Parts: sequence; C-alpha cells; structure tokens
Amino acid sequence: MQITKLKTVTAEEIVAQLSDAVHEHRLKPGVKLREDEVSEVFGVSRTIVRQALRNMAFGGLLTIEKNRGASVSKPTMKEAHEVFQARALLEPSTARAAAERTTPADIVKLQRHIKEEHEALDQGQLGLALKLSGDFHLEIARIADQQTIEHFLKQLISRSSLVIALYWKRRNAICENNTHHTLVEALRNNDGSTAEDLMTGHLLDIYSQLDLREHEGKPVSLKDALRR
Amino acid sequence: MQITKLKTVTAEEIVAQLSDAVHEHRLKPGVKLREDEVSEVFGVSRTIVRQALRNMAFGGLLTIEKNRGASVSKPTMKEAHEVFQARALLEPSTARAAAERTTPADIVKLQRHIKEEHEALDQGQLGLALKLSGDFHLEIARIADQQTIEHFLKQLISRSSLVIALYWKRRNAICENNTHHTLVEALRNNDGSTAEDLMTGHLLDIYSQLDLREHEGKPVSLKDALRR
DNA sequence: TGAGCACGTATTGTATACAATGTAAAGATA
DNA sequence: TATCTTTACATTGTATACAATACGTGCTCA
Repeated sequence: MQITKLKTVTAEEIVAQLSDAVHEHRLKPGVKLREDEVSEVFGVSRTIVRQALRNMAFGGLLTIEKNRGASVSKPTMKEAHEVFQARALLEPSTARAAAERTTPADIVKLQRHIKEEHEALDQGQLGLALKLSGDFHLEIARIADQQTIEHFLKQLISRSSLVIALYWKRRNAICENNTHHTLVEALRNNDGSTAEDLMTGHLLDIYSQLDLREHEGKPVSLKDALRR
Repeated sequence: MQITKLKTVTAEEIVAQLSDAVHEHRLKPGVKLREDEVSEVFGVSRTIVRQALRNMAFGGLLTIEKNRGASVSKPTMKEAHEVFQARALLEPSTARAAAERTTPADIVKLQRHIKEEHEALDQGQLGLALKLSGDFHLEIARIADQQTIEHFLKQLISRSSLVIALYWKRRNAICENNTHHTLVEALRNNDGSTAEDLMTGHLLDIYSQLDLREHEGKPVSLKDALRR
C-alpha cells in the first residue's frame, strides 16, 4: 500500500506559482486575491497564504491595503519610469561584469533560454515569452555573481511585467528583435563594453515601446464626466 | 476618568524599533531574536511579531532559518562587497538627480541632519551617528524623488550598517570628514556633476575603511585545529 | 426617486491552541 | 571515558476560533 505523501504546500511555492501567473499576465494588475480563495486553491490555511501574499507585496508584485486585502499592483506612470531608471543604473554594469565571467556552460543555458522564448512566441504564448525574457535578464545577474543586485533585479523585472501589462503600446504586435541573441554573443566573447552598451540600448528599446505620456488631462469630476 | 488608549503596537512599529536598534549597533550581528521574547517586550501576540521579523528578513536585516528562528544577519565579505558595489551604482546618479531638484527647504533639513550627526559624535554616541549618517543618504534619494531607488537604498544602508559592525577597521577612531557638508553645498548650488563625483568618492572612502581581506587562510578541519 | 442609514454578510486582523521540530541534559552501553 | 540514546523541554510552524472592519442590500424618509 502506497502512502500518499500528502505534501503540504509551502508559502514559497504559492509565491512562485502566483508570481509566475502575474509574470505571464494570467493575473492582471488590479485583480483581487482573497485569502480563503487562495487558501482553498492550494489546500492550506490562511496563515500560509497570508505569509505568501505579504512576501509578494514586499517585492512590489501585490499591494495590500489594510482591511481590504491583496491585489495585483497597478504601478503608476511615475513608478514605471522609476523602474526603468533603476534598471538602467543596474543592468548595464551587471552585463559588463557578467561578460568577464561567462563560461561555455552559461552560454548553453542562455541559448536554451532564447530558444524557449522563441518557441513561446511562435505558439502565441505572449505571457510565457515575457516571463522567459525576464528570466534571461536575471540569468545575466546570476552569471555576474551579484546576488544582491540579482535580488533587486528580480523585483524590478516583476514590476516591469506589470508596467508592460498596463502601458505596452501595441498589444498584438510584439516586435521580436534579436538583442538577446546579440548580447549572448558579446558574453561569449567576454566583451564587457559591448555587453554593457547592448544592455543600455535594449532597456531603452523596451522603455520606448511603453506609452507613458500623461494622457486624458486632469481627472475629470464625476459630474463633468456624465454631463453632455 | 481618563481612558488609556491601550494602543496596540503594530508590526511596523516593531520593525522600526528593532531596525533602529540594529542600525545603532545596540543589536549586533548574530544576536538571536526569540519570538515570545519580542512579543513580551512589545505586548503583542507572536502573530504580529512574526510579521515584523519576516518583513525585516526580507530587507536583509534579519536572517530566518526554518525551525531555528530569527537573528541579526551576519553578512559575509562577499555580501559586503556586493552591497557597496550596488550602492556605487545607485547613489552617485541619485545624488546628481537630487542636485537638480534640491530646494532651500531640503537644504535646511539636510543641515539639521548633519548637525545632529555631529552632536551624536561629540557625545560619543557612535551608533546613533551611524544611523543618522544612513538617514542622510536616504534623504538624498528622497530629494531625487526616486521612491524605487530609495526603497532599495534603505535595504543597502541597513546592510551597510551590519557590514560596518563586522568589518570596520578602527573601532575607536571614527575619522569624521566633512564630505556630507561638501555634498550639501553641491546640492545647494544645484551642481549635479559635483554631487555625483562627491558621492562616488564618499562611498569609496567608506569602502576603503573596511577590512575586507580574506584573513585566517583556509577553514582548517576540526581535527587539524585540535592537533598539536 | 434618490440620498442616507441600519443591518447582515463577507473578508481581513489577531490571539491562541496545538503540532512539529530542534536542543540540551541525563542515562546507557561499550 | 567516550559515544550513542533517550527523554524532557524550549522554540518555531500551522490551523483555527474569534474580533474588527469593510461592503452590499434593503429600508426609511424627505
């Protein structure tokens, strides 16, 4: 007779699954996450769920309002700017550092990443492609052997995913460029300067594809909005 | 008859008080924080304490080991390097941005900061001076109006405090320089370039006063250590 | 009809009881 | 004596009960 392990789900696993869902845009900004709903899905008590939700909130993925619960964050345009400004400070230097330490094994890993990314795109799995793209950036921080920066980057990339969900200009036409591929080439050649420059350009690229203009003037009052 | 409010302490207040204690080196790296000890001190249930401890752990101030509880983090030398590398990436640019937005009111605030810092030093309150010094750096991020970076910086400065507690070269003789004062002057003149350069130098200064050489060779095996 | 209020329900916040785990001290065995 | 168990205790982990708060619905009253 086989004893079913009845493995209890940990808070970390819940964080991982929910984070993936957000990264892949299956959970969109603003969606509410009720505690007992989540606890029912994962088969654990609210205690664990609350741990998980709070952890995610600390990373910026969720927003918790006192007595009102957790929901997927909706970064403002200001936050969106800040996220990419912070990435612009951290990632190019990190790419340079990574280039100086990249091993053949790393290259293999990165190329597998890119391959999966393309496959996801081909199959129209936009969300998955986006998540993999984020992982690619994280992988570079890992190669640079900078855990602290990697930790911050993880948060920034999470938030980038939310920003893209909210402010991406053209929903349908993801313009697939091969910057990631070029970057891998620079890393393979241990060419730090090129890697740094490519990363700078890459981030500007993404940034420029966001619609971060202040639209719809002032916040019209309800009355004004209904009058005609 | 006066109703005493019997205000229940929140997790955030516990975080604040414990964080201050760590920043001021009243709680030193390695010190264990038992849950019911803390809960007794603050007069709340362990539920709240656990929230507080977990939040602090996320910021790197505490380390939580499963089933073994929370203790003040003891950053390794590698982490120490990483912390200052990350600060070197974030803070100079932030100082530049701050310089371009500094108002007279900000200058007043910064100078009050410096004054308090000197007073603390004069009274031999080294820990307090250190905490105030950290706040000074945070204040610059606030002036730059970069909440995201400020959030990261808060963590980095926390960890810097731990690093200093562990690796500061000369415990007794804090060499007080007036870099902070010079920085304020640059901010007052809205001189971004100078502010950026000063910040870079300032960070290098602190960094160079740490003893981050790999001492005490390889980790000798227990047997070898006991043989003679 | 519409604004405001009262009440019942849904949801989150907190404390506590119990379970699981780790730790240290005493005892057993060679 | 040294090592290995055993056992009791200290501490953290998890579930649950209850309290506090927010939310929606129906009612009242103008």
